[in-house]
Parts: sequence; structure tokens; C-alpha cells
Amino acid sequence: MPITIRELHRWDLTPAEAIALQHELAPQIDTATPLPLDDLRLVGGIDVSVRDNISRAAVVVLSYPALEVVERITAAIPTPFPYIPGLLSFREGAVIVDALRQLRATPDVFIVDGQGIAHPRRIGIASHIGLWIDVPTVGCGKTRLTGTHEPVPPAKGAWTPLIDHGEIIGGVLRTREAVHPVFVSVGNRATLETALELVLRCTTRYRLPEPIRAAHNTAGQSDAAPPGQLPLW
DNA sequence: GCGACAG
DNA sequence: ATCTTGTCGC
Repeated sequence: MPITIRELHRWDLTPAEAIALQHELAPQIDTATPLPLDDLRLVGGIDVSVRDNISRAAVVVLSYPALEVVERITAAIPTPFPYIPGLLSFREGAVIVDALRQLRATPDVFIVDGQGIAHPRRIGIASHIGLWIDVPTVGCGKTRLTGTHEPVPPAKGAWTPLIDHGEIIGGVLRTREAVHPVFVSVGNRATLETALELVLRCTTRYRLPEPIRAAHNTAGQSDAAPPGQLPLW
């Protein structure tokens, strides 16, 4: 049973229209429903790579708690929008949806490479994608877009709140001892506490959670691609 | 006007 | 994101 995808709007907008749309959509995000952490079966990872003006999206579904790949989908289109901080959705959203339309599995939650509500208008790409599908989403970024935070203790699992204008918009989480923390925030249909717990449970021996690593490797950047990986493209 | 700024 | 080799540290 594939996931549901709703055509909320067109993606080819001007920056001004995109910002207006974000103001309109942000209020629709659900940040109060806990993730079903005790009933997880499948967790999806989403990432996009850009090369020679072509954007490639990768959606990888892993079993939980085994974290083994059960499905891998990709899609590619000419990069439609420039990179503008705060408007990443309009650069990567369309190709991600293209990939999601091909998905056969039904993940319980998706972890997206980027911010959820830890965004100037509280609607980063993880939240935006979350509004298009009937599945919870969590944002996990490698760096900060907005907000401030206290230093994060060095122990794995430690975290400090990411605050913007007095509001807690996410958590800066240490996924590995003495390694740069990641920025976790609610995408849609999740709470910060359960989002942080999900990212921790999906992290094994690396800084980033497995779903994101798998998607990153599949989307392009053959960085830590395990040896022996033959048919990719 | 001057910095900050996911991927 | 992407351009790029070797190198330092746990």
C-alpha cells in the first residue's frame, strides 16, 4: 500500500510567492502528536544531491529496529529553483515528491535531511514534505539555519534546545561522543521529544541516522558507500 | 546599512 | 549542494 500524496500547490513559484505560501501553510503543521515509537516497523530517509544542474532525490526505507534497507527509490529533474536560505523546499520539493510517488512501502515516519520547524517561518523542508504526505516527518540537519543554543554536553544522547524568539523550535543533539551535533526538529505529526528519540534510535556508529546516510549515499555523493555496491544507476 | 544564511 | 588529497585523532 503506497503512501498518500496530496497536490497542495505548484512548485514553480517566485521567491515572493514561495514566502507567502509558507506563511499560509505553517499553521497547518502538527507539532503535538507523539511519534508511535513503540510501533515502528519502517523508517524512511530522504535526501537530494545536485550535480550539473540536475537534482537527484533518494528515498530509502529501512526496517526498524534492524535498520536494513527494504526499498530504495530515486528521481531526477533539472534543478528548478536556486538555493535561497529559507526556501529550500522550492529547490528540492518537486524532485522529492517525484521519488515518493514511486514508493511501494508505507513507512511509519520519514527523516528528512534539513530542518523541520526550525525555520524562520517554521516550515522547513521536512515540515513541507510532511504536509504533502500522510506520514509523520522529522527534520535532521547538519548545520543551523536559525535559532540559538547553549553548548551541548559531549556525551552521546545529550541535547540542548534550539531557541528562536523565545520559542523552542528544535534540539541540538549529540548522536556520537565528541562529534558535531545535529539539528533535530519536528517535521509534521511529531513532538520534539519523540523526534529526538527517533533520531537516536536510528543512529548506530556514525554521526547521522542510518536512513539519512542511506539516502545520502543513494542520491549521489558516493562518500562512505560500502564497498561492493554495484548496480546503483 | 550590516551580518546570517538548511542544502 | 559542489569543487578536492592527504592528514590528524579517537
